[in-house]
Amino acid sequence: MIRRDVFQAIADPTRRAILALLALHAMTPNALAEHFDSSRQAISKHIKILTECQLLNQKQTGREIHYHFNPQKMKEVDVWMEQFRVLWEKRFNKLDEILKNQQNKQS
Amino acid sequence: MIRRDVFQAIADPTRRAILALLALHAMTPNALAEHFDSSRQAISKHIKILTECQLLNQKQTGREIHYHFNPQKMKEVDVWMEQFRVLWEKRFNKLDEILKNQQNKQS
DNA sequence: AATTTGCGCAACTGAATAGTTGCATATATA
DNA sequence: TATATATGCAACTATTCAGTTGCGCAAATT
Repeated sequence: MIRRDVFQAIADPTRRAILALLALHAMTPNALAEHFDSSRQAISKHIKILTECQLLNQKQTGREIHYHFNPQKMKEVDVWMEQFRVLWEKRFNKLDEILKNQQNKQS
Repeated sequence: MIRRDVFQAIADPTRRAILALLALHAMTPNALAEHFDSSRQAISKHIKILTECQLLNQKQTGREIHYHFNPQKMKEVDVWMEQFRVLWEKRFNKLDEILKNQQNKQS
């Protein structure tokens, strides 16, 4: 439990599923666990990891804790992706050109 | 060595650095290893993982193997992020509205 | 007041991971 | 042909990770 960054957090498929659920609306650990086969404690561990890297915020009401998704933190991944986005856009344009040239040949 | 998906691949900081370098131009394992403190074999292991999940393609010329970055595979991460993008855009718009309202009050 | 419910923490286990070292193979170079 | 270079593969190690089980505590319910 030393590495604690967003990329490490979203590497696990269960955690990605948790994030997708919480992006729709905040939930308690128990409510979340009902969506999965693993135990409540396993889900709670994932929640802990997601909270420690600030992908989740908690809001306590009584004995229930509602976990909220924090979009700003997820944006860090998006920012990192920026350097690659230009590449697949470039490739798409290249494909686009090829298709246009083929159309020109046919017509 | 069972899990082999893009999210798992980009979880490691060294592999992210490798991807960033190869996005600029293709390189051989030796050339890549010169950019890092770890051994050539360690880098080769990362390359293997990245290749197995198709983030890299290899092109052999003689005894050298040049590894190329595959943007299309990285796009999978971008597609997954799409479901969250709307959330931070929404938050930004909300902030935008607040700022506009404050301006209206001042004028 | 006694019990149930929601939750986190600690200890443990088996599997996966990143790294090292040593070795084998094929291509260049002397 | 002998040597140097580029690379991948296998074995081993220490660390990390996901999951389980058991426990304790505080808030709700009876």
